[in-house]
Amino acid sequence: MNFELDSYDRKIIALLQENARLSWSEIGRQIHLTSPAVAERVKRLEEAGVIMGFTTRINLRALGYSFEAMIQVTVESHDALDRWAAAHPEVLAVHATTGNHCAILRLAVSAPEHLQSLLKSLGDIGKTSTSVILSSQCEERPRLPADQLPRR
Amino acid sequence: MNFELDSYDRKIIALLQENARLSWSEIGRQIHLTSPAVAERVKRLEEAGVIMGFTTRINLRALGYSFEAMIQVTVESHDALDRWAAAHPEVLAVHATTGNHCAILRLAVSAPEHLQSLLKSLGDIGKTSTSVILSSQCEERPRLPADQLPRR
DNA sequence: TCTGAAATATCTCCACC
DNA sequence: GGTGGAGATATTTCAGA
Repeated sequence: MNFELDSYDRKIIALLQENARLSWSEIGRQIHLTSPAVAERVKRLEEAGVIMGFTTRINLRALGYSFEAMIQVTVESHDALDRWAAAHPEVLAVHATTGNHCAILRLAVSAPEHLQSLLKSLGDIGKTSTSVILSSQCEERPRLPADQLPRR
Repeated sequence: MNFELDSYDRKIIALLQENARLSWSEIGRQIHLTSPAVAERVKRLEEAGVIMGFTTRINLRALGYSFEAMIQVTVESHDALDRWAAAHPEVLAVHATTGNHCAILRLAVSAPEHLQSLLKSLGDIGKTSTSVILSSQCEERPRLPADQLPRR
């Protein structure tokens, strides 16, 4: 990633992380640029792969899920795990990792029985170790550039 | 969460998850509603807490981070952990969980030395067990309503 | 790369159903 | 809850610097 972000880019990114639906002209007003300038910068950031997309955060409970779980998995075949994950929309993320296990899955379930049936089917692929998520924080926090981290 | 989503709501949510910047009129064209109708539904979904916000997915590498790690933490004081997380923008998420550990942290680091210094400071609060994330999948996948999951 | 201006599209009310 | 229309905003495009 050899794309140098200037301070305008960083401000645009910060604003768009907070609200992806801000108009270019509103952003321009806040950072003192005209809307065509903002639009072109955003387009460049998208083309450079810095901005990967604009999404909507949805309340999983509103979709009928009641809680989330983290599952550490040890598998023989990563392909089998990938296929399992692709086939299950409950899977929110699959992280291949170093460590005793092979991967960490985060998934959303509608009920304990739902989790049980997922674990049963996942058990055919590998060994699992499950933690229920009680609460989550920081997920909505804007991502700072690494060179802008506060001094400690 | 006692909010019944009808099929229009679900289509709007699906479209907005893919691209949060679609215009109301473009959404209306695709689902056969007028733009004021779409705008009012989105407003209701936001007020009901179904739509929690519109965000931008940013490439962490473009911000100067080179990899992510998952850290299982066992702490005496959850408050101390929360303060630590709040003070460190590298923390992408804190999940309080059931299990042998107390919480699982996901964080972004710029270099191995960066991870090392974070672990050192986190070590003052509790015990840690760290896995480096090699690759991640499914994070960009749209969230389906639980009652719409494919039959298996 | 930005600005300014013109053409096009969208949003926001609001009356009505 | 929806539509359709009117006025205000926003986006897009492009010439010029």
